[in-house]
Amino acid sequence: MKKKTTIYDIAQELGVTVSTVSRALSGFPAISKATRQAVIAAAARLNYSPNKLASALKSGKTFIVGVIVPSVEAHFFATIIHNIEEGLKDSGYRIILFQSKESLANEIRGVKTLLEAQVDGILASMSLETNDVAHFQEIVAQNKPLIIFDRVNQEINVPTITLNDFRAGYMATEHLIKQGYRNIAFVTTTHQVKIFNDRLNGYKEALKKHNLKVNEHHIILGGLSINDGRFGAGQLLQTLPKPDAIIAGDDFTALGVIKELQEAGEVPPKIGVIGFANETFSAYITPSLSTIDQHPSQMGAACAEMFLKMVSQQNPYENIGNVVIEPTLIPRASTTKLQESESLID
Amino acid sequence: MKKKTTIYDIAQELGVTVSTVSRALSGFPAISKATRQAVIAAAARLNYSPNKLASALKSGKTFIVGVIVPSVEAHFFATIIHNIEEGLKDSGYRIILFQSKESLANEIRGVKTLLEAQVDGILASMSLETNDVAHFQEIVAQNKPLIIFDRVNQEINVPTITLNDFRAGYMATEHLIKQGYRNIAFVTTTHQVKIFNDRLNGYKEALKKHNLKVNEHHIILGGLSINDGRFGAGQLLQTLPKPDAIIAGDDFTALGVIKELQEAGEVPPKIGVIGFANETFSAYITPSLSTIDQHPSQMGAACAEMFLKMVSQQNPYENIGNVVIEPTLIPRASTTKLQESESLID
DNA sequence: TTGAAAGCGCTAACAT
DNA sequence: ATGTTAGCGCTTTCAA
Repeated sequence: MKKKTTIYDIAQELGVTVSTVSRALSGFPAISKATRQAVIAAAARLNYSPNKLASALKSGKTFIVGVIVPSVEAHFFATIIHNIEEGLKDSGYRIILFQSKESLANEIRGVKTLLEAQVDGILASMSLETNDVAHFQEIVAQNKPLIIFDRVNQEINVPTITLNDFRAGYMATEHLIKQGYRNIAFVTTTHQVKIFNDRLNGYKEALKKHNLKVNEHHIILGGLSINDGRFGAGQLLQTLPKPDAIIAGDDFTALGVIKELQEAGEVPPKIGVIGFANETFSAYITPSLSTIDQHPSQMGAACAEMFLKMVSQQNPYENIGNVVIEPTLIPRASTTKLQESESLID
Repeated sequence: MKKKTTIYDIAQELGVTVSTVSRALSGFPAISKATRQAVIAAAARLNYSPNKLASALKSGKTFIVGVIVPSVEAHFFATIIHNIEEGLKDSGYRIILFQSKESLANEIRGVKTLLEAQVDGILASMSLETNDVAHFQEIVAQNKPLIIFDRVNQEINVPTITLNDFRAGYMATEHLIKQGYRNIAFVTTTHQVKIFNDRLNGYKEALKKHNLKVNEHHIILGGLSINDGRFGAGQLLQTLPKPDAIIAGDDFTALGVIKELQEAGEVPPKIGVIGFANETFSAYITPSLSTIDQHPSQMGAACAEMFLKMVSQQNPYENIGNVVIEPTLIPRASTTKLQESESLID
């Protein structure tokens, strides 16, 4: 029970050599049917389990791909991960997950650990702290596929899969304007990750397009969390002119915003609130939360597909473009002001 | 750039042998300070990154532990995982995550994959489908540490870390009774995992203790999800006598219950609702959700500690007991009926 | 303190 | 269709 069965044990059992066993087990064609079956039977009998480490050491392929995300807890990332797994499993690839917890140091440690584990490639979404990409360049230097999704950075020249975040910001803002809101604030994050800037730019553009002024006091730059939402909303309630709608950087932040507004007696949709990411709970809270769907399942599937394309080429980075996914608006009760606004206009 | 640096390259560079390099790098004591520093400098210069695969193949230790959970998305499991990571990282262990997605087939595949990857041990929480534990026995047969946490099964004889789920069920029920609720229903899952039975037994025991009858029609056995909650609450609203409080198997299910009640005009705490697990959103929905805290951080820390104890022994299963963690009640608005109930009594 | 050498379990030329 | 053999990169005895 202590010693594990190896292909040597099977070979000995059957009076053949290890190469025969290896071939039989790996589906090599030029093997007699009888031998193959005997090997498979013996393997089962001896309770053989292959040592992928040895196989990987020899072949140089582990069939493991590393995935680095800020946190697995967000529905958005959980869905992406699930779809990456689905997209890769038929090709025999497995995933090993690493959470950066929004810390650059963790992210660096993650890349190092994954490379030492000899993964065949890495799919990553950056932490909010990431302002330097040297650790990612190491993956490229080893000529292994690296794909950055969602949270990308302009400085790194690898294939990316992103949402059209400018459009997402524009869409959220325009939706609020169409609902009759005029003083629209934005609670988002200060960090350097491109997507947050893009959304902010989309927001500004939509305001301009509709002849509304951008008020810098209505842009709160902090973190993204329930507490950051509470804090941001608290600040905005003291700002003049008081906003009549708030865009939150994600649904968790939006949840905090709503809570703060409720405690202040400004229950949405009196002040409109919209988030990003369509978390599991968003449809079920009260009021139900309007949000921008970022289509994480599409994003995960695109990651898997691109990875498979890259490993199939001898130069992974040849002829690989970027993928941009279009966001969708999900309007719900937290921004449904139309009736009221119309009656006001009457 | 194509070929990776190995300890052979470093050895050649310095005119020493690979054994010296290996010793210098691994902190072997009997090495001259000068040699060690030269090796470390050369390693840095040549951009050396160790191949853990080779090291693991030789030493038989990968320093990777496999963690199998139903889903990473629940705050409960995410917190456990985080605390396992924290508890193990100083000892050099890394985690590889596997999600069963509540499917037995996935769980079996997970164990197989992890064992083939030669993990040093496995920490697992069972899927709702798991009614057979043969796949777990294989880990024990290899004399590798296996720890089952939270979702355990009576048939398997390995160390466990669990919540006192009987107490949790009892506590939730007694809280509702004390708030003045008398017809308390339970929306939970039909599956064979022990903890759900324990909670149900705690519920029944609390009812008996307070001279309330157990009404089998008030026990809805389905799945655990927002939709299962909606469905369960819908059924209960048509049951006579109509329940005045509902215990939900987890906070997601409770969210569905609340939504259904709201649409039926029975907004909690008019009908009281309590969940399990204290999800991130639970404090922030309206009404805020009463719940049972299962102390996942304690549970994760206990997992890590137990694993380290097991690997430190030549027989991992010697002198290892079980850990039981006590739940805590978190009362919130969804069950705060006291004032109303008192005024009724007046 | 350092070197020489065997081998972890498997794969893949190269033979036959 | 099967056998022989040389490693993959590292650790670790044994020897010096």
